[in-house]
Amino acid sequence: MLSGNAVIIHISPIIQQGLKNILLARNIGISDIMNAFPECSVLSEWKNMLLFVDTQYAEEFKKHGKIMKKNGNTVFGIGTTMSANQPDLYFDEILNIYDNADIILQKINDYGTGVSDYKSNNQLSAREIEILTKIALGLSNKLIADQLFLSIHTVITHRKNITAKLGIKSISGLTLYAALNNMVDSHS
Amino acid sequence: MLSGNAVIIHISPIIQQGLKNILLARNIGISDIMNAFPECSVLSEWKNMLLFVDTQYAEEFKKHGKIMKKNGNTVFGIGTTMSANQPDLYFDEILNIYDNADIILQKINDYGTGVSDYKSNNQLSAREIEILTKIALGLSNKLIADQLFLSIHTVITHRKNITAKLGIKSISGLTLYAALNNMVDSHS
DNA sequence: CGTACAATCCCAATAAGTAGGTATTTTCAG
DNA sequence: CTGAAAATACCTACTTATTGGGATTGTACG
Repeated sequence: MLSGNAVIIHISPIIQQGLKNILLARNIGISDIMNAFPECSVLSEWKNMLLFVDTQYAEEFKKHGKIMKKNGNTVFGIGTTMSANQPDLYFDEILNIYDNADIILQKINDYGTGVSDYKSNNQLSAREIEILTKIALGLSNKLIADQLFLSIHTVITHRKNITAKLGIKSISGLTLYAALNNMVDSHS
Repeated sequence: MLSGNAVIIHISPIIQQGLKNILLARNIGISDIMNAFPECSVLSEWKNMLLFVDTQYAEEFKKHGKIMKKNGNTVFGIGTTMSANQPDLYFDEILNIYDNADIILQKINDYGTGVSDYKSNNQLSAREIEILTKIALGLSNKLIADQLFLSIHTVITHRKNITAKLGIKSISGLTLYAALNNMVDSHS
């Protein structure tokens, strides 16, 4: 299930796509990806959205900041330097492209209260990771139980705990999460 | 392991994923994504590969550059500043993250003469691909039907055809297929 | 010693997907 | 124009997943 709406405003196609992948891995839906600021009429329509904006757009942002922060929107700046950028008047939080995925998602979670209940994957136990990899490989609960010599109930319980910890409900979301976190070898 | 002939060596997960998406869209397979330089023994095994390396790794690169350029490999530096980085002793070409996708792919094409399409041409229809992307996003048949103004039966029928054509039964398998073929896209 | 948590097991109800079909309309290349 | 493929819609029976409760061990930590 998609559990949120995000807009990416960044001129770099690499960062657009990279952020897209990371957000999609968490099943955070992306409403739009744009290279520059849209018209105010568009801005004012966003409600309860996650906005990801290049920190270098600070000047443009001054003109639109108030509108963007209206209606429950959360604005994340995307920094491209190693230097520690701090949240400021314009941005609720700064995402640095050198942050690892866990940190990025944690920052999003801190502000995206309506988005999901994210917890970093280091809170997954070894057994849960083991289960998750098998889910991502398309095995049914029954097969996982057989392979690990567990009852199917145990597998289901692990699964419930995994979805609770990650905030990812769908099989495809878990699969993407596992793939993007190198938990599963993918062969095309 | 992803199959293909490109390797991404970059600490930023956003850039890793973003470049991955752009390369996959170009049918360039990705063999590996890593955060730091591997052992020389690994480096020396690469042949006719496209290597994408953070320009900030220049120091490490000095030690490994010769090996990396051996065996027909092409080395692209990934720059993160607006300043115009030029190809140099270490890098055959500099990709700037602010380059648009066309320029990035043109630069790659100029050097990636040995690149071959790794992706099998899928025999899926446009509609089936549309359905598949939504499956990979974790949408239920019901939601897919609603979004595309179809009945749930039609979605199920498409789904059956997709699984028949690809020989992939599980949701996670379809998700990985969609991800590896760059079909996973933001919902609009 | 008590708390937290991982790992294990169980049940029942509901939701969702799969596996067999059949069948009409639309689109498009020959 | 015609046939093939695609897209659409429907059905039943069946399997699997999800949800929301329980519960019991064992172990690590202060």
